[in-house]
Parts: sequence; structure tokens; C-alpha cells
Amino acid sequence: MTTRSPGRPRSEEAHAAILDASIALIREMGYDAVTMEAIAARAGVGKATVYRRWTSKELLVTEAVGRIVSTIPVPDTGSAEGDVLVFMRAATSMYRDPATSALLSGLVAAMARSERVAGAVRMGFVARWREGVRLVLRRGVARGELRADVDVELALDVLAGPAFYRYLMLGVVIDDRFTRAVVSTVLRGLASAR
Amino acid sequence: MTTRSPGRPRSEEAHAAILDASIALIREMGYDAVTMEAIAARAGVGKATVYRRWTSKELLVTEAVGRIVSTIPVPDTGSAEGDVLVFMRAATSMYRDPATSALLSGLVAAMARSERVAGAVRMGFVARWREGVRLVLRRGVARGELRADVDVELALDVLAGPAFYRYLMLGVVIDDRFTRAVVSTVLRGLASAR
Amino acid sequence: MTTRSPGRPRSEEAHAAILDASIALIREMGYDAVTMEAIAARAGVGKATVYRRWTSKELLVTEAVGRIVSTIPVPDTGSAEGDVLVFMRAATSMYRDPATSALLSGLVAAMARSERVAGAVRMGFVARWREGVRLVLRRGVARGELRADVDVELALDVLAGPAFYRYLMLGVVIDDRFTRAVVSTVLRGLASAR
Amino acid sequence: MTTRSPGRPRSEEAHAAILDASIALIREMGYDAVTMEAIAARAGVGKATVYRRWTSKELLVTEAVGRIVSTIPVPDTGSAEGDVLVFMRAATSMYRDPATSALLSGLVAAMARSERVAGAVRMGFVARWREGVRLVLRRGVARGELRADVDVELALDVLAGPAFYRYLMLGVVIDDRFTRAVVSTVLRGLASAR
DNA sequence: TCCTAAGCGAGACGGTACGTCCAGTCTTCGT
DNA sequence: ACGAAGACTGGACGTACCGTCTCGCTTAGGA
Repeated sequence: MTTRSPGRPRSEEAHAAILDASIALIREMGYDAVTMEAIAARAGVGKATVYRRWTSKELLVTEAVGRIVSTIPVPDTGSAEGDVLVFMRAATSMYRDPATSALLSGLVAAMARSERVAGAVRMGFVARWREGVRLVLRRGVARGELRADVDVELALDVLAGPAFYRYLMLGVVIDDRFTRAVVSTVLRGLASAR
Repeated sequence: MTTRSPGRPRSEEAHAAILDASIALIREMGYDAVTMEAIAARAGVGKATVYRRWTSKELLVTEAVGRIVSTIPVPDTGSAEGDVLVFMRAATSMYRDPATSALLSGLVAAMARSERVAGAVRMGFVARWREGVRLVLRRGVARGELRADVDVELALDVLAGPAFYRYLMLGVVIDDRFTRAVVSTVLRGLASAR
Repeated sequence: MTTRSPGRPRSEEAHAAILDASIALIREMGYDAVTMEAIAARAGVGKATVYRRWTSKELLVTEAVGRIVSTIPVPDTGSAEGDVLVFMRAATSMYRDPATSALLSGLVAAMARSERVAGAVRMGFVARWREGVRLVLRRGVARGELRADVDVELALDVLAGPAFYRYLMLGVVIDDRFTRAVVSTVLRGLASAR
Repeated sequence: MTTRSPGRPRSEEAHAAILDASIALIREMGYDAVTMEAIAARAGVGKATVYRRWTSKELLVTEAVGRIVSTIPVPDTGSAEGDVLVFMRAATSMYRDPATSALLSGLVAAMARSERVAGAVRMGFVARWREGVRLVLRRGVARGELRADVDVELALDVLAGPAFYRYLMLGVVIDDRFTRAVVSTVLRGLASAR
């Protein structure tokens, strides 16, 4: 029942080669130094083949990055704080991995330029991360660890924001001490009154 | 006693015209679409005249933006929460003003590219904002409103981060309700036990 | 009696469609602006189908043009000059017909690029034209109108060259007055002394 | 009194380097294989510098060729036939010199494509050649060698056309025997009756 | 009053990357 | 086994900016 368009189908090899080349070049030279020309050359592919799939460097890179970011299974450590920490560590590890950290600032700029890129990023790992943390926070409420009137969306922002700000604005390394401090400070604000 | 270099002095008119043109173009087209070529043309100035003063678009824009961002006198509303709110509102108003909001993402990218730009931004309004909030938080500790062992630097990140993240990553408008919710949630985490 | 072979009868249709499309596009856009891509699209045919039959644009166009150029029966007007004029008018009409005139310069370039194209053109209407004029000149010699020692091949060049040069090099319209003047001038040079 | 346009003047070195590179590449690879990219690279010049002066490959090449074609001083051998032969030999030497012969067919195509190129060529060596031959023919008329009612423009076409046609259409080498035969045949047609 | 130095607007310079187009070849499916 | 459709590699196209470099000119201070 699948409608099949005529003509030669797009090559999955080329597709993969382009994504691989993108990731490799980003790691080697950083986001800004990467050019479509170089990606095509590295992938052993004509430029038109790249443009046929991705209309901009940003969209291509967004998808390439999506490949790196792993999906985190929802944990159950017994406490809301422990569960949240798992997600926090997954997120902050992005700020330390050269493959993704070098990318983040360029991605932010690309999102501001293009609503398509912004949409792709938000529906990708941003949405996955938020969905995971949302679940463990709700579980914390259900268990009575967190106040019943907790504003979950706000909590997500207050958890994610500090490291994001610290890394991009202050240019400071995000270590585990900081991560734990953020979590404990925020969860204290959400905790149910004893 | 001032050593006076020979030759024609730099034109202050040109200087101002360049900064004005930069701001105008950023407002009109966004940070990324602005080119040095266009700035020079708009300012009615040769390109060399621009490069003689600023070696990169980022540095120029940083200075141009510095002109817009105002200095906030340290307030005293009677409560730490009230004082913090004053600073928070000054910061979040930047996310709503087209002149600065359109700029932020590009600036983040520029900071990642250039340590000079990063330094200029951090020592500019970032430092001023943090210094102000630092003062009111310390006053809150002194008054006994906040716990004595509060990690002030962490608190600054947790206050500033959420709106920054929300604006750049989620692309959502930062309204006053959100600002107040962040402040009250964070300060609850820092409050001294009854 | 019709053989019932499956999925084949397109062949001659495609062949004709391609030639028709070639001629139409040449008339519309001139030789150089025509692309194999456009020919295939206009003919409603895949590019491979075109390449399967003609390995280059030049060969295809050569054949297409061969269709237009008609064969001239050897005339007998009673005088060598009259006979030659018939052939000359056939030739110069090509310089006026948009279908062939727009083609000529491109064909010349293609002939220089490719010996195959050159061969095809020379053995086609060039040879036919020369053969015809050769005959009437020889008849003129036999009749005593022209000198016995006439260099016929040279005469062919001197007859054909002027209009060819005038059209391609000077970009001037070839009218019948010019044609008659060339013929009369040349034949005067070949005429037998009283 | 010469008005001087502002800004840095165009570099004459670059100008010459581009023309030299064009000529060298044409000799090495032929007209069609030459690319603007290669010309710029060979000249050690940016592509924009080429396009700033010549908007198309054809115009550039036309000018480059103009440099090769030499100006012929009007001869006086004592007879119209001798004078004409001097010009004919200058012209036909172009068909033998690889630097110009490889170029001619492409130039013809370019002239058909672009009125600017056509104009440049016609006003260049075409006009110079015709002017020269025109003079010696008129002198022949004045001396009584040629008929008083000679159509000089027609004579120019009949002289120039045969070799042009023979070279481009028949792809045959133009030797001196042919040149002399054309001249003597044509001048016989123009000669005054004894 | 002239001289020297540096600034000025203008725009050309050598480069790099862009995104488009076409050439000629190579699959895929449908008939 | 052929046909159309269309993707493939490859490479030139002409444009836009980059940051630097002349030009002829202005604007100052010091000789």
C-alpha cells in the first residue's frame, strides 16, 4: 500500500556517508569551520546530493548531532532526586564531550536563524530529555516526595537552565559537583513540607 | 603631558555612525545577516575605517550592544526576593526587546568562536548583573532571610539560567509570570528554615 | 500478422519525439541554450533513452538538422549560371530559415570539437550540395560555357564561401541580390574567353 | 582634465596576467576546455577580478585573441593582385597558427550567442582586414587594373569567404596554393576588360 | 607656510564558499 | 528487455563577503 515514487531511490549509502562525514568534520574543525563543500568531498559525494537532502548546513548538522545523542531509559533509583540526577548527568555530559559541546553554540545561532532547525532540535533530544524528567518529577509528586502543586514545566527549565547558561555564557566547565548542587537546590524548593 | 600621536585624529562622527549602523542593521536583519560590508555602506564609511577600530564583527557588535544595555542601581525593596526581582526583570526585558533579543543567539556563537568576544561580554553586562544580584543575595543572608551557607555563585546561575535556556532553547516568550515563578521557587530553596 | 511483443512499441515514437523536441528547442532557444536535459523533458523521455541513441548533443542535432535539409534535384535551366543559382538559393535559404540559421554557428563549433560530428555534417548536406554544383559546373565546361581548365573544387569553395562568411562573420542577412552578385562575379572568372 | 574615478584603480598587472593566462590556456587546451576558474587560477587572480573586467569567457577570449592578431601595414607591391595577396596571406596564416585556429570555431559560436562579442570581433581584426583590402582594391580601380564599377564590399566577401568556409566547413588545411588560386580567380572576375 | 603623518571614502585585490545547473552514468519499477 | 523517472559523481558557473591594499584627498601638529 506504500506509494512508491518512480525513479532511482535515494542512496542510503550516500545518506550515511554524508552524516558520517559531517560528524567527523565537526569533531575535527568545529561547527563554523565545516563547509558543505568539505562535507561532500569527505563523503565522496556530489554537492547536489547533499543539497537534495538537506537545504542548509544547520539542518544537516542537526540531524548528524541527533545521531550522537543517546536516548536515556527512564531510571528508578528510589528517589526523585536520584532519578533527576541521572538525566542531569546525561545532559551535562554533552557539555563535556567535544563532539557536542563545540556544536552547541552554533546550533543555538542556527535555531534563531531558522525555525526549521529550531523545530528539529526541540522535537529531538530536547523533547526526549524533558519527557523523561517530566515523568520522574510526576512520580515524585505521586510518591509524596514533591509538593502536589509543583509546576513541572517550570521545574524542567530551572533544572536545565543553569548548566546551559553556565556553559554558554560563562564558558565554565560543568562538573558533577555543580550538577548535584543544582539538583539539590531546586528539589529543595519543590519538596513537600515535612 | 598626554602623548599626542601625529596625523589626523580618528573621526568621532565615523565612530558613532558605525555603531548606529550596526544597531540598526541588527534590528532589521538579525545578527547573522549583518555584514561588515553593509555596516560600512550604511554608515557611509569605508570598510577600512571599520576594521581600523574593530577587528571583527563580533567585537563591533558587542560594543554596540553595550551601548543599549543600561546599568541598574542596586535596589532595596525590603526583601531579598523583591530586590532579586528587579534584576531579573532588567535581564528578561532584554529577551523581549527586539534590539537585544535578535542579537543574543549570534552573540553566544561569537563568544564560542572568539575568546576576546567572550571576555568582553562577560566583563560587561554579565559581570554587572551578577555583581548586583550577588550584593542583594549577601544582604539577604546578612538579614537572616537566606540560609547562611547559601552558595551565592550557584544561586546566580540558577536564577539566570532558566530564562536564558527557555528563550534560546525553547524559543518561548519570557513573561513576568515566569520570572516571578523562577525567583520564588529558587528563593524557597535558599530560604532559612523559619 | 502484428507480432504481440510486450512493452516495446515506444521505441520509434521515442526516437521521433526526441528529434522533434530537439528541433523545436533549437528554434526556440538557439543551439547553445539547448540541453540534453531539456530535450529529454520536452520529448517526455528519460535522459538515458536519449543517450542510448545519440552519444552527444552534436550528433543528435546533426541528425535532427539532416531531416530538415531537403535534397535538391539537379536542375537544367539551360545555362551554367542558372543551374548554379538554383543550388545557391537552396543554400542561402538556410541562412534565412530560423530553424537552420540559429543552428549553424553551434554546428561549426561542434564540428571543431568532434570529428564524428564533422564527418556526419560533411557527408550529409555538404556533400550533397557540392555534388550537385559539381555536376552543373562540369556540364558548363562540357558545353563550352566555362573554361576547360576550371578548378571545379576551387569554384565550389568560392561559390559557397562568401555567404557563409557573410552570415557567420558579419552577421548580415543574405539576400538574393547578394547571391546573384556572387554567382555572376565568380562565373565571370570561370567563363571561357568569348 | 581627465575625470578620475575614486577608489583603488584597476590593476594593470592583473589585467595583463589574465589575458596572458587566457592565451596560454587556449593554446594548451583549446577554446572549449578553458574555464574562467582555470584562467583566474593561472593568472594568480581572484575570480571576481576576472568578472569585474569581462562578463563572459567569450569577451575575454575575444580580447585575448585581439592581442595575437597583428596589424598589417597597407602594402604596395605594384599590382592589386600582389597587394591583395599580402592581406590574404595574413588572414590565412590565422588558419594555420594553432593559437588562433583552435579558437575560430568557438568564436563564431560566441558571436552568434552574444551581440557584444560579435561587435568586438567585427570592429577588431575583421574591420582592420577589410579596411586594408578595401584600400588596395580602390587603388586598383584608380589605376585602371580593376573595372570602375567593381562592388568592393562584395569583392571583400568573395575573397575572405572561401578560406573561411574551407577551414570551418571542410576542415581542410589552407595552403598558399589555394590562397593564390582564390585571388587570381576573383581578380580575374574584377579585372578591367583589356 | 610648508611638511609629515595618519585619517578619510571608495573600491579593487586574492580568496573561499556558496547554491545552482548540466553532463553523462546508474539504478529502480512498471509494462 | 525496454521505457520513464530520477538519483548519482563531478565540476564550472556567477555571486557575495571576507579582510587587505591602494588611490587621491583631508586634517591636524610641528618645523
